[in-house]
Amino acid sequence: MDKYNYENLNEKEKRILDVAIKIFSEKGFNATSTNEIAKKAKVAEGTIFRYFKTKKGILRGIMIQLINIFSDKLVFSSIEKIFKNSDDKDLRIILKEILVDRVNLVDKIFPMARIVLIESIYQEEIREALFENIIKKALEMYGEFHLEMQNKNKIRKEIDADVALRLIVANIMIFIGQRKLYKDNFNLKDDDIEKDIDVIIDLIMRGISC
Amino acid sequence: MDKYNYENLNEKEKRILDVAIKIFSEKGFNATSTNEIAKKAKVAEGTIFRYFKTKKGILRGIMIQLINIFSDKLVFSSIEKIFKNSDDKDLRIILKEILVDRVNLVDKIFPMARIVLIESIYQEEIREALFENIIKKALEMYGEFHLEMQNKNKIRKEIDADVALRLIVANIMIFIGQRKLYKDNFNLKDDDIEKDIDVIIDLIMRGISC
DNA sequence: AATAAAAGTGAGTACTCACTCAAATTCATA
DNA sequence: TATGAATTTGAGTGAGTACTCACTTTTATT
Repeated sequence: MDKYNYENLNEKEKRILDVAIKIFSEKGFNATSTNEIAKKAKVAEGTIFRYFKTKKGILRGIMIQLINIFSDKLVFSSIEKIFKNSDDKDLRIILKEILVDRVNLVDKIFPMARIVLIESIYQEEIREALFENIIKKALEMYGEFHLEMQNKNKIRKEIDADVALRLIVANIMIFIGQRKLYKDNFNLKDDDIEKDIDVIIDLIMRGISC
Repeated sequence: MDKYNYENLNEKEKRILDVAIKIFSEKGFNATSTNEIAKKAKVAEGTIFRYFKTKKGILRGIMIQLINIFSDKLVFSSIEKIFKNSDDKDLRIILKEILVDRVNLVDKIFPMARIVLIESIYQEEIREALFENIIKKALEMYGEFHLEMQNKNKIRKEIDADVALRLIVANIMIFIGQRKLYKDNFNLKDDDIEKDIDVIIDLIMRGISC
């Protein structure tokens, strides 16, 4: 498994992946040619197929990176830390920490996430991997926290964990999507983000808290 | 403008559009060949290019149909009716009517909406059309209702219309997306829909109502 | 029935695509 | 430094692409 870690990839493999992530997310998987990836990554087209047997193999490589990010240090552990230290914090503050953390993160991994989300619509293999390795884990992890919060009478007993998580995820996703795609139309400014997050938290909180 | 109405299209044009909607939504725009569309629609490939000058023209045709649906009778007018008759109804009931209406509708137009949403990510032209003709109109229409409801002290004064609409749309979208893509994983049954909608309404209501 | 216009066809065109492979280059080891 | 192995290269390949156009068929008009 370790060899799938970004750090353990060699120079050219990294470059191919990075360039592929950029172009796939900008133009879409099918609209991107391996020739373009090769040129932008400054490798021969053959080199791509040495490392990733097929074009779909590049997509698989991106998926693996995304799963690694979500599995490892960056995501779940930071959230776990927030959860674990949450004994006496207000639920509102915990949520804010997670959201700020999550927004920064998703913003960083937005290109990868976009590719995987869209291709998961068309490709069973990607959809399956997304569900098994990211959604399922998120549900398990959040489930624990949810239960804990319910026992502390901070979240309503009648709200299911998956419903609550869906509410949170939906809000984060549309929030980010709106900022990425319709920044100009809604004339959103970057320094409104904090305020915007507060509004989202407020809506979520009213929805799920006691 | 009338000639863009689905009813006014001729037999073959309809068939091409219908088939294109089906295949585009299943495999994606770029993964679909005009040859396949021609075969499934039982027309010659040349016929496609007679009606839609380019492949992108087919996409444009789909966009126009979607805009028509959203502009005309089916969508806004049904919602308008709900709004107009809403004088003494509970906000909760109004929302439910809209959501049931909306879910049925989105379910019906899901393939078109999926194509347009995804291509709007990559193509400025589609994104612009989506914003100008659907999002903007939805905002205007909802804005009126929102204000009315605020004046009747049914929606909190500090909630902006676009934030509320975003909350509603996000919830509908993830709700439908989940059912379409992860039906089996979450073992969701069709007869749970009503109950599920009630939960969503409850969350939204707690978020925005006084 | 004759004629013209409109609609429809599908083989052909120029081009792009993912992928291959023989040869060139780089690297490791003695 | 010589030798063999591993890596990298990019021209080449065949399948497939969006789109065209000379032609045929259908429809409307007289």
